[in-house]
Amino acid sequence: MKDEAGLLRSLGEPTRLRLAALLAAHGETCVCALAGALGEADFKISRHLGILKSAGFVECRREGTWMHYRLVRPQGLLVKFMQRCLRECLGRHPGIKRDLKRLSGARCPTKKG
Amino acid sequence: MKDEAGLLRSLGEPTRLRLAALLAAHGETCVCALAGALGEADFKISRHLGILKSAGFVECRREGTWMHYRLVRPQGLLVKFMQRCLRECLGRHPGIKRDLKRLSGARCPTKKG
DNA sequence: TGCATATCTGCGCATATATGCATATAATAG
DNA sequence: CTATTATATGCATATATGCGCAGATATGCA
Repeated sequence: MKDEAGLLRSLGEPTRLRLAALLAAHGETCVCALAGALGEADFKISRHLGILKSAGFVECRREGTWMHYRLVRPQGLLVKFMQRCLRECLGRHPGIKRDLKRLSGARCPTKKG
Repeated sequence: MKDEAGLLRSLGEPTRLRLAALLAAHGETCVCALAGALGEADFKISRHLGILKSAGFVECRREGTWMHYRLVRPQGLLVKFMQRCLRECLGRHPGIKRDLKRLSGARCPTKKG
């Protein structure tokens, strides 16, 4: 019960919910792109991603200097459910759509490709 | 975004998650029965139900001295989704099943019928 | 009116959480 | 090695949250 509540609590904060929804819609993304899309400081985004990671909702992969975050491959029913929720409920949200638009427009300053 | 996060945050606490899951599985229930099922003080249950109500997730109806709480008829996509989540993900949870068992065994002390 | 039951709320306290800043770590390029 | 970029973390502070207790409110009944 505590784990389940902890998972929901981790999503129960606007910045983290936006982040999770972006990852659900856009797939693996690096911190600086997420920070650009949300218009928030890098260290703030990094903190919140860390919290989502501790909750077991996202995982990360290093590629050079960049850290790429993505939703975990769901092992439990609740995680799977909430990932679907992000796509089906939050994907249409105006705020999320705006974030997504800024995300696709943004490029990591020094990244190649 | 703030409303959505607030809804998830309201469910992101063990006692409230248990309460919501009980209401999802058992339907309308009065405070004292819920308090009995969870083995917690009445005032604590009342507080948490109030928080779920402020979040727009439950509503209540007075019947004499008793206050009956139930899940709202979902108007938004997220609320509907989370109600389904309670039934499909939490309904099988051992802790919730235990609460449910105690709920069906409990009777409000002075209630008729 | 007076009392009992059910529920709610104000208060104080302890803990948790979010934030901004500065700084630390990690990786890469030169 | 040094500098630069990307990301993470320690710290201080402000705010929020959960808890227990006492007391308030609401309803019903004699």
